[in-house]
Amino acid sequence: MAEGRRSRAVMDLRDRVLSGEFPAGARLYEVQIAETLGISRTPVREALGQLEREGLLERVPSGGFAVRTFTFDDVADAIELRGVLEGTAARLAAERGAEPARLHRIEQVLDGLDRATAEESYDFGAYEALNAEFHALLAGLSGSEILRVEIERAARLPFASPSAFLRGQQGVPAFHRSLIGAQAQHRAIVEAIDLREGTRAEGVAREHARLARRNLEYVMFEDRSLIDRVPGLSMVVG
Amino acid sequence: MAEGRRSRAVMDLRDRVLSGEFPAGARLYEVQIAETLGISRTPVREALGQLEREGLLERVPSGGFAVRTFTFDDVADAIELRGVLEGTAARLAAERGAEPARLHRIEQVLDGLDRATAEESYDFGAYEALNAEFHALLAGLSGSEILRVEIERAARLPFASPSAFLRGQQGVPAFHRSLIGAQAQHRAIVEAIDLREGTRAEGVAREHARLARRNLEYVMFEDRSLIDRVPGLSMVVG
DNA sequence: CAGACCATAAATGTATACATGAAGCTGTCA
DNA sequence: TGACAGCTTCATGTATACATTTATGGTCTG
Repeated sequence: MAEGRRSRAVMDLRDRVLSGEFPAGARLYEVQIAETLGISRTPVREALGQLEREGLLERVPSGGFAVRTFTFDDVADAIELRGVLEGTAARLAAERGAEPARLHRIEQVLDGLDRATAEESYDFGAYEALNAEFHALLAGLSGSEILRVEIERAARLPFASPSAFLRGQQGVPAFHRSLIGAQAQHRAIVEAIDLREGTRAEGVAREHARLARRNLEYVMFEDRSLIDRVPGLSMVVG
Repeated sequence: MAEGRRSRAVMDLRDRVLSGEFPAGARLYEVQIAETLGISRTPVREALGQLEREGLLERVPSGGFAVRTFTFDDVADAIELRGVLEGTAARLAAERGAEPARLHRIEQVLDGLDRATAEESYDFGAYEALNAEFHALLAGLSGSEILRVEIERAARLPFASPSAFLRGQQGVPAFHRSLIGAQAQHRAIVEAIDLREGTRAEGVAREHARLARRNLEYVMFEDRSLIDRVPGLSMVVG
């Protein structure tokens, strides 16, 4: 039994909250959850605290936990925040210099992304995985563990993560074209870091996050049927 | 019945960790703490989890919690991070426009800071309180709750907070002069926001945080006797 | 009929008992 | 003497029992 009941409760509850099984603002009852999972209240309580830390739940003043609710503006700000943090990672990597090994790895990922987006061999699944890896590598490129963890934190709000809207947009016509643009930004960020152009790296990384905001607007205002495909958007009211 | 045993345990443990009573890296034993506080392990456990969220403790892989350790670079990066976030708050306030009531309040605080730093009526205690209020107001000036909370989080690492090094430097000769410079930056930030000069506001706010970095360097490398006066510096190794 | 108060039920907060697993020690054997 | 096995100890993980608080619903009163 590798992981303990606590971790399993965390994973289970996280999935259920993100899937929308618990509506936004709904209170979570320890006893009910404990019975469902067949464990005692103690690890459930710990799991609820963990999910609060992740930003998915909030403490109710009178006691207990409830599913957190977000407005459209909250989501937009969370995306902006990620852009600012990734921009800082890019700038610091440029200013301080990134380790060659790390730069080499992220350039390999760039090549992989090129192949995944090429017309003749378009592979959405590969793109999704490589995109996540690119952003993870970028977060650590400056060597600052403090910053890396903070970016990870900011991207843990599911709708703020770099991969949040990929799945939702998979079928949209203009989507493949937007991937080409995104990939151009990826390359520009790494090139700027390589050339020690900190301001450029920061600016492009910020702008890159704006793609997510545009996708958010599309999903929320143009084609709401896609909402269910973006994890965590069930927590957005309005 | 004020706050429940959990909150009291949090406050007590936070103080003791920051005071250096538990050395960096030291493990915290639930039973021992519970006995000291005269409560059971359950609220102690919750308190430890809370302090992990605040970044003061970390989970030990084999189980339990230990006092987190930071390097000098970690502290410098945490300060840089706060500067980036406060810079973003200033920029967004400028770009989006700040509520007049909020702007008015922060300008009143600016006037108070002027009085507190004036030669004839220098009042360190007042400066400390007003400085904290200035930074709290700045964090909320853009109206983004997401950002405000994130700044609060970043400033919860005690050595990264805007007031961290004030007390430590209280007796240093050049200190009063540096306060004058800091106050000039405060005014420049608010002026830039008022004039909707987002880039300027962001830049000055970032530079403002660099004062903390300079103070950190002074305390760590010039006069280490001051270390004990800055809360949380006991967690820094080296 | 509105409002306040009490009773009751249910959920969380806290304490304690039990289970599990990790770390250290001791004794023995190579 | 060194190393390893097994045991012992102790700390945490988990379960359960108890206490306290909160929400609710119904009734009584003005």
